[in-house]
Amino acid sequence: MRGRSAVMSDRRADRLTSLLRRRGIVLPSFEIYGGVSGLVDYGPVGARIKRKVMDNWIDHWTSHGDIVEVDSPAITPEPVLVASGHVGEFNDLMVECGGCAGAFRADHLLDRTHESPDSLSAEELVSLLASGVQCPTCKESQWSDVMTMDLMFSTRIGAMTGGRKAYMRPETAQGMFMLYPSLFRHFKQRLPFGAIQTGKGYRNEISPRQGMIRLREFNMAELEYFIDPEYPPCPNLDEWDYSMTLVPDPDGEHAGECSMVISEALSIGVVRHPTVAWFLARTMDFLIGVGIDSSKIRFRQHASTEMAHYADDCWDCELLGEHGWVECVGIANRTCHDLLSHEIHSGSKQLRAWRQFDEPRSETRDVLAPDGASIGPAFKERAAEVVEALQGLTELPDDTPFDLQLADGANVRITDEMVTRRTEQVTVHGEWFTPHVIEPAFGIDRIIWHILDHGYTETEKEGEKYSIMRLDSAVSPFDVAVLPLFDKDGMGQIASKVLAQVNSMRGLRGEMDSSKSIGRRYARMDEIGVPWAITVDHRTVEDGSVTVRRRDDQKQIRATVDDVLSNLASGTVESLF
RNA sequence: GCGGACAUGGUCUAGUGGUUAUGACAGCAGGUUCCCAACCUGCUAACCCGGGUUCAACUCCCGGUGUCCGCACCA
Repeated sequence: MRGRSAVMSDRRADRLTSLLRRRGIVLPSFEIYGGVSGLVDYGPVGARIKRKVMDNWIDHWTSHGDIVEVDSPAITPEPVLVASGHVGEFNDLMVECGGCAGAFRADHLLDRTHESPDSLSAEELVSLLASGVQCPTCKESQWSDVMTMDLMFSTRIGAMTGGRKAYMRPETAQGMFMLYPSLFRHFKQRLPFGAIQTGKGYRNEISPRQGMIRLREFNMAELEYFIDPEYPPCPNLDEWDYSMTLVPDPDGEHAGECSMVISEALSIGVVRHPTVAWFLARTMDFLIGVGIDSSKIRFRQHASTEMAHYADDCWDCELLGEHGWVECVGIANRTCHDLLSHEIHSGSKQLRAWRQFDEPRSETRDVLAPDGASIGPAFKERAAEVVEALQGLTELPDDTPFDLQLADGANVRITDEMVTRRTEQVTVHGEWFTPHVIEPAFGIDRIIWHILDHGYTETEKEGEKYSIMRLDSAVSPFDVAVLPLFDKDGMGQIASKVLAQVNSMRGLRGEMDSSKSIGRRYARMDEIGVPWAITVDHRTVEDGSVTVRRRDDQKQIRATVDDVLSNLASGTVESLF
């Protein structure tokens, strides 16, 4: 009978995409102006799902106790992204082939002929290419000049000419590094601690494809966990007793997919870092909690060759869906790279942590104690700089006189009467160091796609195609549908009252539908993933009982409104069946 | 970014140099039914954008945008 035409497409991905549009879950943006590739809208239903995924994510991490949420701007001044390595990193040098007009990354073309082509300058690339490198497509060898492909959206801060160059952030992480000093104070100057941030990130992709998988503006959720590398925190991993699918470094000794509990993976060295191991497990928890099919989750360790510029050990969490295995979470040990780089570029001394020694250490060291009476008159206004340079010497010269280099590079001559050589006894209670950071970075849009993909179920009902979105109640757009069997005999009014009760309960949202036949309304709710439907019928008018329908098997039970509501509030509706 | 294909209501689609532009599903109103997309009647609703050719363009041509496929790219 009803040939639902979206269902007639021979590709499941197309039918799913159709449903997402039709039901206001995810749609192309700016469509009445022709649309923009790589930008999507979450519609009235999708925005609810996204909100719940985000809330789940925030709860998941902040419940831990030493992780707090922060929020920083998307507009980021250029120097921040120079320090982080993004300016340049996201400016890949491209060349075009004069034969076939194909575009290529210049360094990739030289992979075979040069050991580290990504370190070459533009000029070097051009001359090496000109020495006879062939186009992989057409075998010609007529290369254009190299040009940069700017993968960040650039802007300026300030409306008038001038102003500071800035970019839309390609990740939220840098905002958290900027807040490190504040976090350090908040946590009473004691590691470990972490900060999370959710928000938009921006990358001007060359050619976004695959719908929600590669977006130009995307929702990220990132965690920066700051640790003392000498005392990496590691909660008891025995708590996680389920196996995880791991794909270790293909160049390492554990190459090849395997499945094991996380504590074993750490003890045999598949996972190298205890804190990273813990994050792998916690990431798994989160994904399962929002309804990702655990058999479609795997963790893939980056080969040393594909490791990002900052990473020491890096795992991708990949999810299996209509687009194959897709990287949805990256868990990287970024070591001290970011904080150290910001310290160097900004000159800030606030990006460190204090490591108290268990026992104070007594150290003896030779110093050249400056004699102010000689240095002052000799160097006048520069005397202070000279004293500082003397105190900063790590290796003392054997003899006087000697040349001393000041901070600005100037040299001064230090003579015997200016300094006294002596041995000092000092007690050291601890030391400053740059914390390491472990970063789990979640691509929320990709995760939502997989939640929808894994939940989308095509079944048959009385010989007809029937689709159900089996969303976990943690992420369903509405917690319950309230349906008057008929909008008469007071059923409509009772339903409105029940809905108001639902909506007045913290964290719960219901949706009422009184349009068309009851079966059709159940079908609509099934398609957007509402797990429960309360139906107000004739008996409700008499005794206040309602029926509760379970989405996943269409089973129904009867209970009092109060029972249903209290079970909804406590997430125990299942117990009624 | 390159090459190819495609672009018609919310969704899936038929079709034409001059049409009142198909049909299905969804949606709305009424009737009917009285717990799973039922049925009946009626209704709403579309030719991606910009140029060109032509008396006349949704239709042909060019450009753009978007989608899909292949190549490249994917920090």
